[in-house]
Amino acid sequence: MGIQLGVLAKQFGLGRLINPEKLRGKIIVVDALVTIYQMLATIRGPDGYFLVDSKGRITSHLVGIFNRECRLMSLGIRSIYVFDGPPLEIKLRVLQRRREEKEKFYGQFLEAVKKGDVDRAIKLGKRAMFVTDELINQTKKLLSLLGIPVVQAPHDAEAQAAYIVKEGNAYAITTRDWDALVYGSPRIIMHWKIIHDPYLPAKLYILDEFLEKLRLTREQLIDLAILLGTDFNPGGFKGIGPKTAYKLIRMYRSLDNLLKHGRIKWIWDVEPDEIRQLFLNPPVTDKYEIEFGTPDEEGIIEFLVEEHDFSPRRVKNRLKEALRGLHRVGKQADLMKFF
DNA sequence: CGCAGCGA
DNA sequence: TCGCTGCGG
Repeated sequence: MGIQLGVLAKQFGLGRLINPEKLRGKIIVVDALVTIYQMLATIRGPDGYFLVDSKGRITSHLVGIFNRECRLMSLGIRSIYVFDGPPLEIKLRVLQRRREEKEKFYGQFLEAVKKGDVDRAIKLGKRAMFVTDELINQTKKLLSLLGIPVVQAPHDAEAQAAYIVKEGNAYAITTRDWDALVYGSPRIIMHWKIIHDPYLPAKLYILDEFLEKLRLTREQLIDLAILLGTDFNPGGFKGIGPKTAYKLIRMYRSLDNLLKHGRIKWIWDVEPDEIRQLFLNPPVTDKYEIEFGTPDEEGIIEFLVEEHDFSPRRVKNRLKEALRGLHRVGKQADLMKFF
């Protein structure tokens, strides 16, 4: 999570502004867990806690995903959600540390809510851990009612998502970090806000363009990422930021050469080549089905309105717009023609 | 996050 | 019609 390629992308003038209208008829892939986190981090009630239904069950993620997906459908854009599988052993240590940190923040977050310190609650809640099986299952249920395909990744969702784009089954990944590009997704879209905001425009980055402008091979991009630090070698190398890392890869051609010449020292248990392989050929599956459906209006009202206390007026309005957008763009066969 | 309701 | 703010559950 969070390979720091932003500085270089900016330096080389990469990324083109993209208007959401331009994505009409296209399919985008998202990392489901990241999306749930993002919604929980930003959608809060007046006390800084999440939105909840009358039984106290969290609904922020449902509100966020429902609004977003209805809006996307109204624009004629379809999504695929990819869920993480069990983490690779090599990633366990980072995840464990991240988990402990997030649990600490979660405790502090609940405390702040109780004390009525709203600002602090909102801040802490962005860093806390709260994705439970219940939240995941609720999300899957909503997605299936909306006719949005769900893909189960064998391990890393981002890697599976990149594979889906590579195979031509989607146009791009929408993401907040650069990992998908290193995983070989031909296109990624960043800073994605559906509402047109001239200050925060969506940017499309094309892998081939990235490699061409930086004059790197895919392998060298991966080596560059490893220099900057990945989930498999967190932190990267002390004193080596984006600019230095790039210079070093251009000069030495590969991570191996850098190590051979003693320019840097490898401090992790795992071998560099193992990490390289995980980005080059990550464990993914082609046993996934992408079938888009039409939102099940009755089922959604039952789920959101009756079970989770959504306003029927809002839900119906959203759905009407979504259905109108889908009608305009047609069925799946038509969607694929837009590539 | 995305929307609705409001005032300029 | 636009930009801002606060609400949604």
